[in-house]
Amino acid sequence: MSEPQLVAFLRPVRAGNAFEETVERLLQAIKLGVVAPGEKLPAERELAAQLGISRVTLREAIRALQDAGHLDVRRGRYGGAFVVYEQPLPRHGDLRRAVIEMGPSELADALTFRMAIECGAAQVLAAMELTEDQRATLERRLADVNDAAPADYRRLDTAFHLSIAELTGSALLTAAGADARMRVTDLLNAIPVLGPNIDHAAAQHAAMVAAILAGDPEAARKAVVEHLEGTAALLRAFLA
Amino acid sequence: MSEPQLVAFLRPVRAGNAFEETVERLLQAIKLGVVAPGEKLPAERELAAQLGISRVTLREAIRALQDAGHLDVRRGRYGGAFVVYEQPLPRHGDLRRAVIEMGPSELADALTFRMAIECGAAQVLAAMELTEDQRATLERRLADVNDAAPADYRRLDTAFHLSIAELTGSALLTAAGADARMRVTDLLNAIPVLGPNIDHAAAQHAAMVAAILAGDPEAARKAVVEHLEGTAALLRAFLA
DNA sequence: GCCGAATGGACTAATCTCGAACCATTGGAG
DNA sequence: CTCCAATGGTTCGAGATTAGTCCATTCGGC
Repeated sequence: MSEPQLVAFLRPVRAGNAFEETVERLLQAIKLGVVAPGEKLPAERELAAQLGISRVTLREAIRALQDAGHLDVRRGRYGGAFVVYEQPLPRHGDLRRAVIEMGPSELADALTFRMAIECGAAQVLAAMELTEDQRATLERRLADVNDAAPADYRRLDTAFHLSIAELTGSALLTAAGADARMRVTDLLNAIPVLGPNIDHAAAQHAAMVAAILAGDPEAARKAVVEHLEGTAALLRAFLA
Repeated sequence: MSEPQLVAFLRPVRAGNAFEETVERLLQAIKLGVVAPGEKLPAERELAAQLGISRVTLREAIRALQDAGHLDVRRGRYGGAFVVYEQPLPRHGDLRRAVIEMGPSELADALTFRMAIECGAAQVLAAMELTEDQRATLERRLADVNDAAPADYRRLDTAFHLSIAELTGSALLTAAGADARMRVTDLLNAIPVLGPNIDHAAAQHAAMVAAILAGDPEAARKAVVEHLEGTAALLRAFLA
């Protein structure tokens, strides 16, 4: 028996160069609406510290996003890097293009990863004893999605999903959840936000929350699987 | 409502400097027995490529491990960096020391993360249609752990757990599983490998495999939770 | 109207990291 | 015995990245 698992430990130590990684991170934060249009990123000095990079490198990344038209940088007090991103309406063919661009193996990987992370997080949370605050936060996020205007839907949907990992209190799990979400951003953004889809999602979201609040990990798992399988199946259809 | 999830996206882009990260990775590969004592690491040029770093940086890391006595580097054909690590027998107090050194918050984080990843992976795998090869691999790894000599136990236990993530076919999930395992290595290594513990673990491992092969995600989840909770409870006891 | 605080903008020297080329050692094949 | 291939050992210049410092702009408060 050889050691096929060597690769899992001797895998790349760093994702690439700091500049490109930073551009990608900020772009995801913008696309996902973590920093909403019109809002600004944290101040450069603070943001550089959070990202663990130098201010010089951060500024290069900001400059790139500025050139690409995603940021409007203003000097002076109350200045900053303001998000000007406008979520383009998905057009016919976008989804197919996004799927093809990603590649079949990478897509399957991302979907499997997301399923595992979100299932795991939901179950862990369902198995925990939750404080009143935690329960309120979860319900609040659910309500936010349900009340969302179409333009805010993706952002609040992201916030809801992430809350589950976040409420477990594990920074590692939260980071993994954010990572999983980032890997399917472009695909989700290419799916039109339609009424029937939203209704389905709302019911599934509600089932997830109910299971978690009831402390029922099995029901939580089923709800997550059902919710994510819909999206996954849709995307996988483009791989045939 | 502010954006508490900002931190999940604007988190550090890189873990630290390449040299230290590499040392840590190689050390984990050695401690976990991914490269068994007496075996050698891949050739420098190949390994550097796998780790995504330059040969110079890799050599610095190897040198550090050589100085620390974990590697024996030999030149010439059939030379290489040979592992000389010998797993020290856990002594009384090691565990307490390891737990205290890690810190309560980080420990809870690591345990939660591991639970979520392994639960998620097991369920995903249980929900998949497995080939005959995959089923055989899983059973083989289970048998390997059960037949393990005490000195090989941790290594084969690691291999078994990782196989579950690996068999899902998701590189991301496999990497996450390896990461989760690495974060509890020092803790697990501080726990003596005792007969009764091994018997418990063997039964739990068997239950996990049975559930996966039966295509029963719920049973898989329960089996994983039961298995990991034992360890987690033991470690958490040191936090009181 | 001036000042101070908060912000982006620019520069520098030091360090890290890389790719590539070349050297040194070893052991097997012929 | 000689040669060759596989391996570690060494060096160098280029580019990436950093920490630190100081400058420029803006706006609110005095």
